[in-house]
Amino acid sequence: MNKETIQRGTAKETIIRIASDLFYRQGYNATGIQQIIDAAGVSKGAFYTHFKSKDVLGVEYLQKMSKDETTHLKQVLSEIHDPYKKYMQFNTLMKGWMVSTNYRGCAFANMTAEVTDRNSPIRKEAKFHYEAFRAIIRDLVEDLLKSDKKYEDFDVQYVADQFMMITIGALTNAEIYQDTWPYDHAEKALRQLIGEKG
Amino acid sequence: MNKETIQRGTAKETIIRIASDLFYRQGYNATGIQQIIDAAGVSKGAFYTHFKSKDVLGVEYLQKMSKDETTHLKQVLSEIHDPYKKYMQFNTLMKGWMVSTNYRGCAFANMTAEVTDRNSPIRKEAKFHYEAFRAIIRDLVEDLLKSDKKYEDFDVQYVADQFMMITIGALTNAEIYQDTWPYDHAEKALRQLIGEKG
DNA sequence: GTCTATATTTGGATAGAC
DNA sequence: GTCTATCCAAATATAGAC
Repeated sequence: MNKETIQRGTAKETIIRIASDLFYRQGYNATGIQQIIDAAGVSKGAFYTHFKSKDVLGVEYLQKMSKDETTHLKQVLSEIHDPYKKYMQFNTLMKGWMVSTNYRGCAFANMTAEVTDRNSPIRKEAKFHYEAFRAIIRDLVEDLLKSDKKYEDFDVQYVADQFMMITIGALTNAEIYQDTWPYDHAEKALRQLIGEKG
Repeated sequence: MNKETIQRGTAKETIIRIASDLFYRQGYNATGIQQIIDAAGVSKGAFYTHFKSKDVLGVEYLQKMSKDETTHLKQVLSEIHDPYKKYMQFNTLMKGWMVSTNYRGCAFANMTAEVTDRNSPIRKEAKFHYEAFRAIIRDLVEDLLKSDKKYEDFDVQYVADQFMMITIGALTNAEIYQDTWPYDHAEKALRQLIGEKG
């Protein structure tokens, strides 16, 4: 049983996994290469064999976070078959994620706050994730609106975008206030969005 | 006419003003003391006479941003006397701010993304600003809800908090997408929040 | 109060042996 | 591929002259 087996993956995967944790918890600019390689147990030389620069690792970090998040969301949502339950459950999932551990807000918004060059691949990756996130929400909204005639006057993309903005608003406020009340308010807003009284 | 007269303020004020611009545009961690003093035209020694550390400047940066923003908002809103117009105008102001210049999202959320120590005075200052921002919104919502009997069943703090979350959600999405559509969506959400159809 | 000069650590990145 | 040793620039902060 060699080192790679214990760590369940290649050195490159280990670096990405360790760095992702550090980037999310400490921030991108506040995390140095030295700390990453110390935590990952590899040398500086090995690091630069796999990553041409820190920026490249930054992009791969966001790719991993996006993949993990969308995979998890899709998997959990696929187990809920009632469209209304699915619609309402999404916010509960977000709240549950916050109270679990190490919550530090939206990794993609945080990176966008740190990387100011609007042409940076890092910012493109963040935007790309938001599109994926938006698509998941759109699907779930579409399922709900098609499920009952009472929703026939609702526009799918409009409701989906409102849903997304409510979600991001809750996420950001929860991080600032270090409190879950924004998610409780978001739940009410999501009900109101589909015609129920707040 | 000495240097201070030209710069309209003391050296300390100049540093805060210059640093505020750099912190907001480039981010806090990405902006070094050297760049700040070069741009402000002062020496390193002078800098550390006025600020014990970079952290202290970071706090004063947020204090200035908060003061400027709340002062500006209160002043503009005080010129609108119709409660409904005031309610709707707020989002227009936010959108106008974005399209003006150098928009980089919420300075306080950005700092919170960079400074991860939850006990840091910087994070406390960000939270403090959100409370001030929330209070401004609460006042404006209260004025509206008291202005007409049709709002008598609405709860002021609830509507105000929803308003705030919508605003922050729009702000964050606008920065990620580099687009104003979130503000247009926010306007509809704000109408829906007070019982109008989206 | 402001300046120059400097201390010290850390940043990202590379060279060359194994 | 991985390692050690090293480069160089930039980070925050201080000392001491004027």
